Amino acid sequence: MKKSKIDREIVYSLLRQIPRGKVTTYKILANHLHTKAYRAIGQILKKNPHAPLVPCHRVVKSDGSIGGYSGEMTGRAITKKRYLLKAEGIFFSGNKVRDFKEVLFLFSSFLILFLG
DNA sequence: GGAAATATATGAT
DNA sequence: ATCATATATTTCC
Repeated sequence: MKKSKIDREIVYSLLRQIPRGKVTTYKILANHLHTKAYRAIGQILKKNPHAPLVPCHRVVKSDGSIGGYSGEMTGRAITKKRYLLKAEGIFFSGNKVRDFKEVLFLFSSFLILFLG
């Protein structure tokens, strides 16, 4: 196995900080990791070593559309993702999050320094 | 170690 | 809004 270039721990740590009812995006995560590997974030989540400790369902695309879940871009997994978010008070109008910017969680600089 | 695959982003049309 | 291209990283073999 080749060496990991992204600090997965940080990804998971960041995700754990997201409170209920908030979401983040692959882009934001990648940015905080100082990388442009947006897609890689998804693959890391797909693997999801730390199971439900990390709320992977709170990660959506940068344009507010839902993205994927459990290795699927469409299908029952996505339905479940929408359901989970709905349970947290995040609703979807069409394929995009309603009030996207409002429910977007901003990571604090302190947190970033602490993790980095 | 190399090739294929990807839960994306961005720019052009 | 839609299509094509770019890019970095992961995972599988």
